[in-house]
Amino acid sequence: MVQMGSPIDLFEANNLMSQLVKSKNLAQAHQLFEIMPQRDEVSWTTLIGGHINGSQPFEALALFSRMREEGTRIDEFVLSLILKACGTTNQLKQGESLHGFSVKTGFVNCVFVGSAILDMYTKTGCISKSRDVFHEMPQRNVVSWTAMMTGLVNSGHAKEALLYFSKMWASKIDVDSFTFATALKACADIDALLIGKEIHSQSIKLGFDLNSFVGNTLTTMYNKCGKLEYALRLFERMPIRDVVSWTTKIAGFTQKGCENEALQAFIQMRKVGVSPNEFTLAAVISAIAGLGSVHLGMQLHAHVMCHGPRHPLLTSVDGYHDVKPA
DNA sequence: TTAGGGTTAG
Repeated sequence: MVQMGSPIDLFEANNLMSQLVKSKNLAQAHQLFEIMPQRDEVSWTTLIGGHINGSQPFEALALFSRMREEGTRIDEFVLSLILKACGTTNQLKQGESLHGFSVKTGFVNCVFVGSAILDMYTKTGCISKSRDVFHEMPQRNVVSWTAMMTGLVNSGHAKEALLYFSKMWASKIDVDSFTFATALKACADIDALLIGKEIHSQSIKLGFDLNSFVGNTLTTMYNKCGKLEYALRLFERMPIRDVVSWTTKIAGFTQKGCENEALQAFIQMRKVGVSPNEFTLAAVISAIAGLGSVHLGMQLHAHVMCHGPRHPLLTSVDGYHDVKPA
């Protein structure tokens, strides 16, 4: 359309850009954005959202300052997105300033913006501010509740998170797989086996136990509560076993001192074609350390050097590249 | 045509 010089309607161009973002064609979406004869807040929001979902929060923040320089209207859509970017990049100052803007403009009362503000505070380590925002929200939904619970769990307040879960349950809010995964992580953190079992049976009733996030957190919970056999049974029944499921199984064995079983699970995982990540390798290295086998350790070391993953945890160790495994 | 929350290691 551009090459042929046909005039592009703003709505059409936004629509096209949205399709490009959805099909992960971020570069083309950006190109289109730059040559659009006119842009509105939807154009900016679409591109900013594409960068955030494509793990480029700093680019999203840069676009947002351009958006402000051009005097484009800031609405609740772009506010939610930028608050999220502030959280993931730990920009508390900008997050606070956007919170102030939301109060002044009244967008703070929008449940999307309110949830995004409380999430921004939990990610920047201000849990008490999250609590304040949560309690001042005129309306809350499953996302607000879950974001609050997640913040509490991640700041070491698992017990309080479970309190919120029971309040949420009592207020008849529709819980979902996100809520269950968070509540189960809270149980795992404080060895709350009985509550965990209760939440497990509720998740079965609602069908969320088949969700891989819930299933993986359930096995972690049983492992941490010392119920390795439950975790193993659950693993067998999982419809999809991803890298997290396998890593949880390997770590479960390692933590119980069953290093050989851990290594067998790792071999099995490789056989069925699941690629390990840095978490898996850390768990396997721990198993090998437990066995005290220099030979196996060197084998794994070589494997990591040849196949990666090239993660800071594995590559930033001093002298790492000087070590020559057999 | 645009927006929010979740899992695994040490």
